[in-house]
Amino acid sequence: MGSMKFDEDIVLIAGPTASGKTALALSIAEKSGGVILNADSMQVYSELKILSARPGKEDEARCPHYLFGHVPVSEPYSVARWLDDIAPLIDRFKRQRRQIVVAGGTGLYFTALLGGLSPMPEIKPEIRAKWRVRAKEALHDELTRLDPASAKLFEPGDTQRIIRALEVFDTTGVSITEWQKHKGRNLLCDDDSVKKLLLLPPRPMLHQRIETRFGQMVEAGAVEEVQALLALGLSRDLPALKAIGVPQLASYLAGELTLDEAMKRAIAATRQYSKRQSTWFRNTFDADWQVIGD
RNA sequence: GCCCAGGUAGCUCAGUUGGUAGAGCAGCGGAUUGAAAAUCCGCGUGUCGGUGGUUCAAUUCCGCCCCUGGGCA
Repeated sequence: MGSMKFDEDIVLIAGPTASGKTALALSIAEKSGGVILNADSMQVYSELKILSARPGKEDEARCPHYLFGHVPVSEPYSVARWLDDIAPLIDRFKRQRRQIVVAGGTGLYFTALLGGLSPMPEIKPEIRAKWRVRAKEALHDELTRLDPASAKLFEPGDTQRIIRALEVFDTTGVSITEWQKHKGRNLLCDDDSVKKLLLLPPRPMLHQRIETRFGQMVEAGAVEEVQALLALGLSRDLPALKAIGVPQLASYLAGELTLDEAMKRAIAATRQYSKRQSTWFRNTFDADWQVIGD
């Protein structure tokens, strides 16, 4: 797998964490003189280098990388912003006839790339804040009152989706379910040649790699990375502060856990994450994706 | 060698006044439309350490044995 060559204009590489996407992307892009575009929601954050397993300097020297570490952790990033960021890049490199390799573990980003994200108006910060302040238990009832159609789709405990539905209805007066009926634009055109690769190594192998890798992250300075992150004094609700490893190592730094226990928990959280990723890929990706089992 | 406390799910433990047992964590399955490494939903059979006895019935009571801590020698 270390030396694969693909002639397609665009190669998509998806897979759970620690499945070998970075190495594969590098080998493909390097051979063709192409570029790598990041499709990972945490590798976009500049201060999250070790814990997000971002490609290093040596990797970046081998071929151009985009959308890595280009966002400060103080900003809440999102799929929509990622789409806005990647669209012009895809445009540009298509025109330059360079091979584009999109690699990452965020299933939703690939779904969005392929047209799965319905366009919706932006929500004003005041309205976002307004619903986030409310008592969580009351939100589902409130949504049932305002927008019963969408309320039926969400579990009462799923406050994140309920808040999103509330803000959309609040700013547009239209149910989010209506907005979702209009599909987004697929950034890959019919005349592009596209290769879709899905890396799915056996679970035990993945678990082994996850454990080993987290140990390496700590050796490489993950604790210091979290320390620096915390020193910024940002809200723990920001997406970057919720990256796997951050809360656990923060507990260690706060003296609430031993380093060993913190590492165990971070490793378990990574395993759980990789399972969620696999579930997404298995059940929402279509047959165009070529599965590589390792 | 003697005394005490334990041995129950992968782990930590609860419990059964005798009617074959349940929590947390882990694990597994699923959902997923601007926080997605997020958020949420579902799934609990395991020689109750072994063996003999009492009993209609033992994981529970009794005997012996094994193992793990701690104490005394």
